[in-house]
Amino acid sequence: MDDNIPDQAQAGQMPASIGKVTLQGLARELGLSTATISLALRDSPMVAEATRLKVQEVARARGYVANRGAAALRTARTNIVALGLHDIVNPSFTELLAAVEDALTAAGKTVLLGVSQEDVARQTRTLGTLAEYRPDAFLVSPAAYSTIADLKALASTGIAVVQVTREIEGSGFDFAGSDDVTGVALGVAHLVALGHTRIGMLGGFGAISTGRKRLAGYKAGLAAAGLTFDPTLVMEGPGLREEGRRQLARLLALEEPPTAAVSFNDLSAFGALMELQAAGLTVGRDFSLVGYDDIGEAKVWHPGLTSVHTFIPEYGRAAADLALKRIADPSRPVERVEMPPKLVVRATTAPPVPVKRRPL
Amino acid sequence: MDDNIPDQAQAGQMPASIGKVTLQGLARELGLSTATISLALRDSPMVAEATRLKVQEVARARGYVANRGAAALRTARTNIVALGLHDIVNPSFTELLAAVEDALTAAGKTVLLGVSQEDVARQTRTLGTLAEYRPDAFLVSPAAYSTIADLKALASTGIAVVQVTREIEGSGFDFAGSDDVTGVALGVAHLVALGHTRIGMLGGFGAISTGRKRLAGYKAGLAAAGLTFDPTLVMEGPGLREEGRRQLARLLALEEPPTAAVSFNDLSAFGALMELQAAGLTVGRDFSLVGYDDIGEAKVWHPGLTSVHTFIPEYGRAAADLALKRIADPSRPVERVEMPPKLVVRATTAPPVPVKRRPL
DNA sequence: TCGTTCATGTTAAACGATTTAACGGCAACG
DNA sequence: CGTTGCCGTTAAATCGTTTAACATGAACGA
Repeated sequence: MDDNIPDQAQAGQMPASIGKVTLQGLARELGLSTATISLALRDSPMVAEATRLKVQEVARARGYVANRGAAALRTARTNIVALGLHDIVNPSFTELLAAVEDALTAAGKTVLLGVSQEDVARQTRTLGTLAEYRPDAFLVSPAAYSTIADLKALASTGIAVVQVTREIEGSGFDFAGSDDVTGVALGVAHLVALGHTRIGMLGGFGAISTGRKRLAGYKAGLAAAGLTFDPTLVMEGPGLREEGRRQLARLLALEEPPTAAVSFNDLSAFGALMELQAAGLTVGRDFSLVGYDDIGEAKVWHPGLTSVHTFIPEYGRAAADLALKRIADPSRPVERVEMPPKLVVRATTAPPVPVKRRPL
Repeated sequence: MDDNIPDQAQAGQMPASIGKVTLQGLARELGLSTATISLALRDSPMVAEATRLKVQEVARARGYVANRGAAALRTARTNIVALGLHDIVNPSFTELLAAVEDALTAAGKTVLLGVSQEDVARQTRTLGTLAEYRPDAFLVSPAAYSTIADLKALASTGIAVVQVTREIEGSGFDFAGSDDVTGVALGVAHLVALGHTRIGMLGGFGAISTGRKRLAGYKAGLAAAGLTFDPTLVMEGPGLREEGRRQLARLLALEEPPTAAVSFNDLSAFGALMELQAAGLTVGRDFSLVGYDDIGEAKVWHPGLTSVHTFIPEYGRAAADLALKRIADPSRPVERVEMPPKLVVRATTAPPVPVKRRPL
């Protein structure tokens, strides 16, 4: 075997032609046309077995690396999927990103990443730049306050658009996410079944679809149990640890604090757990808490967090599938995938303590 | 203003030419050559002010979106930076990814993402695919067991290669990360100063550079304090919450358990905190624990985790810078950026309890 | 023997941008 | 009035690949 892995130092002194192996180069060397080389490398039946093997062997030996940009120019297919996420540090989105990346690469697509950081202006810039690479599809979790027009602007270039996790209602694009209304209602029902009647919510934002749906789920859960909705028990803010901690502190400071709470996501719940501990309360006894999403971290906690499992990797894969299907057939009917969530009971929920916790 | 945001339903019935605005189209419409359009759009001084404005206006009106693939073919510069990470769910890598993405997009680059999932074979496939898009640079955190040859294979195509967080010693590529030997030693020194003499390590793996360096830092810290190294106090495994929890359980089960421990990363430490709590021990009193990296989550914990801050976003930006600099000048001398870490003392460390915790 | 078919290859034209030498027009200059 | 110089613009080549249309023989059936 010859050593075709040049050292960086060596590379500096080498003659000239490194990394410049093209179809034309191979064609010249083999005395064939570029067409034949191209077909041979892609295992076309139009080229004879012997030639194909020869071509592939020489290509490997010369270290040929196809130039997909050039190919894309000709075929109008890049095999790139642009991922526009509003955030990637939040673990639920990290899990989503991982699942989507996995599903897409398995299907031969490559991921071009853009992060909006929950800022519509930045999102516009970022998605615009991504569009210049002509991805076959956009997979988007829109930033808060995004409008239908923001997504339409993408689609106007003829690129497939799929929404994941979050959606812009009425935008008419494919969507994959969890059925949040049902999901949060599930958490409320669990608390109600344990005997809680005063249940708070560590909430998200009304500016994003998940915030609205999860709040709706909270209300639906209360209504189903015949409990009245008390707006003072609902906190609003970003679904972060710090915020969850603050929100729980505020709930506890109420004149008539709740005995339990559901939350917008697990991160809020983790923060709340910290606050409970800091306040000297024991979760699963003095206070009950239900998380949302059931990310990997939830079951590692002590005590284990009762949470609503939303199958993030599953709907991430579903979103990838939707994108692939729309690339294959741009005129297919719009499809929505809403995964039904499942309550996972662990140790942060228990019947309310009847007496002492009530100031009044 | 005219409404150039076509509805998806509308798009179906529209004549024909949507999203197909090219330089040539604009040229025809304006009665100019493509050369002029190209120059005008890039604000070249060679084109008259009036023409430039006219061109830019029409381009905007027609919704022109440049095709970077085509441009790249001509200029041999894609403005893509390929990011090859071994993992993206671990929050420390998430923080890194976020910082790198931010720095690169600020510099006009776009991120093409590949994840190896700590699997060399998958890494080879993934990086190979990324290479087909001809990124201007590769930013890589190599999977465990990667060899120099794995990176050299990339560089042989003439693409800049920069290592981040992890490195392959002797590979001769740029690197940005933290000075882990100093870092962990800092943690050990802190515990020693508090009076601990029996200090364990919740460890990583020897198959990755950070695992080796952090272990070396542990040993260096002990040596500096005149303490002897006891291999039974060192645990090995992936730096995950579950694993940290298991490792701490094993440490506690020793005949002569340590009174404190440093860890490979914060995740291990968080897991260990869970285990301590589950074991009925109070961290910061019965046991002292020092994390590593000081990710955002560390300060939200209750009690706050004492940890060694490694400036992940900073060295992420440094890595991005190294890539940009090497793109600009491929023959510049190899550069290594090793950020000095800083100990952040919070509430998980305290002097050892002198008596009862010793079985013997 | 003479079309036909078949198996393999080749030619040449895209794809959409960038780049550079050359060009036409015009004002100024001698 | 011819020449020079400048300015704005253009023609044409180029990047690396794919693909429709065409060429070349050999084999085959009649």
